[in-house]
Amino acid sequence: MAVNKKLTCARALRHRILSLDIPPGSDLDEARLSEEYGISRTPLREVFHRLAGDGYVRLEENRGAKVASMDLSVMRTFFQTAPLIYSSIARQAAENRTSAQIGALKETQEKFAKSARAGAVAEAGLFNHQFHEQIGDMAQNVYLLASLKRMLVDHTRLSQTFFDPKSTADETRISKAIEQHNAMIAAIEAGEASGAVDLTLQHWDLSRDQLETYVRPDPLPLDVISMKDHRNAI
Amino acid sequence: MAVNKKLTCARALRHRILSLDIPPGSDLDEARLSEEYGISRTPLREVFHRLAGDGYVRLEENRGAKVASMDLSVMRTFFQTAPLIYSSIARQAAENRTSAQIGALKETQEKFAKSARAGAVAEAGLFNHQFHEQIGDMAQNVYLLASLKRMLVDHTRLSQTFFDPKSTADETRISKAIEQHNAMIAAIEAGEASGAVDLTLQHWDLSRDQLETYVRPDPLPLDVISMKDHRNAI
DNA sequence: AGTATTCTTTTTGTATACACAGTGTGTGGT
DNA sequence: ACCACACACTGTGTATACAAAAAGAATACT
Repeated sequence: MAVNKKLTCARALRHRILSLDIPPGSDLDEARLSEEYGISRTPLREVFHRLAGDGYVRLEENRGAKVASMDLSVMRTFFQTAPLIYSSIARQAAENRTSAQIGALKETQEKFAKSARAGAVAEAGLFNHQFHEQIGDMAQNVYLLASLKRMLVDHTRLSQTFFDPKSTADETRISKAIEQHNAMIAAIEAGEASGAVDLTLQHWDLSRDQLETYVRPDPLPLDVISMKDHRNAI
Repeated sequence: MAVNKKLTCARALRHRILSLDIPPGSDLDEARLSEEYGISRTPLREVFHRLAGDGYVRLEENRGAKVASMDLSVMRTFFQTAPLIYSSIARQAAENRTSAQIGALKETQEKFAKSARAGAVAEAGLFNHQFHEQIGDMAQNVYLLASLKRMLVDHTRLSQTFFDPKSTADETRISKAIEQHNAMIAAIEAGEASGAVDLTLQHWDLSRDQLETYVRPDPLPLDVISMKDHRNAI
């Protein structure tokens, strides 16, 4: 197929950024990437601008494109804002969805569940991203969609560890996430706005708990540390 | 000064779009504009992409950039979403503002009040836009800011008639808007989040009422129409 | 030795030429 | 007269060459 190489490149970069293959803050070399994706620098730069518009990268004058960083203040804002945007989107999705969109959403959910159960971390993350972006499209709200897309970029990157089952607790959480997705589909399909909102908030709580335990893990056993040097224990 | 012509061009286009000098839906000719602003097509196209990211224009494959249209479904969404975004922004602005930002905001308000009272419609609209964008910056919330900026683009375009005093009622409304701005500044400066939210909602109500009377004006006198042809009266 | 300055290298920004797609018009056929 | 096809035209998309700016390296100077 006479594929649009620019779109291919844009999608590839989005995936690499979302899966942390290109880590936050690293800068994107025009020359290297243009060669890698077989396009010239001019269209590649347009891709950068597009990605910048969606919050994937940041453009700096005379020093190219850098992958959007995730500093502490932004994370704070993220946790503050997520429930508001996610629930607003869910409500409007339930009100405005079309049956075609529901069908597409179910397909994505299939793929997500499969990847997540198989432990394909990066893939599951991307399908999860797609799932929530599709709900965003259903809401038919260009204003909120702009916020949502930006949130999802950061959310997906933050929760890269989410779908990596290291314990039975993790496995339970993954199953729960899959169930919640299914329940959300049902609520949206039925047009039950308040139900969709409730489920979305539950889904958010699950994700937030997981992120919190990741950011603030169980402390090391104190006795081990005190054996060496008590003053460094804290 | 060795000005950045690209930024000049971007700002000029933004202003022309906001003031309806370039009406919604019209397409932007690369060749003409590149000549007009003395830059080559390549950087101009980057400007287009930037503007597209902010919701000013829409890019279509193989047919260039068009000024974002304002169809009925988007307007509906606009009225639904505005209070949510505006009040959320106001709250966070009151919580996170810096004194430097307050200073800048007061300056903008000065200019706005002056233009509005002088009946400089387009100019007042732009300063009003800048005023609300500055409040958006204060909120320090990249996610909501994306929504806000898009809303303001449409809001400014919708309310082009707002600052055009045709009656004493219009003049009263303009004075009221100026007062509300001042009250908002005070609330934000004092860090009174709930006060800022209340004032913002009042400000929104004022604007919404104005937009409504513009969209749905007083009907023509029935007797005049009935004199000619009653069947065309409705 | 350390620092400042200049030259070199690398990378980004801009202009331009060319290729391609979309649109409209004209001509030939029926 | 009407339709279809082809050709020309207009405007967008891409590649490449060149210019400018930033980063890095080397040298001279204190």
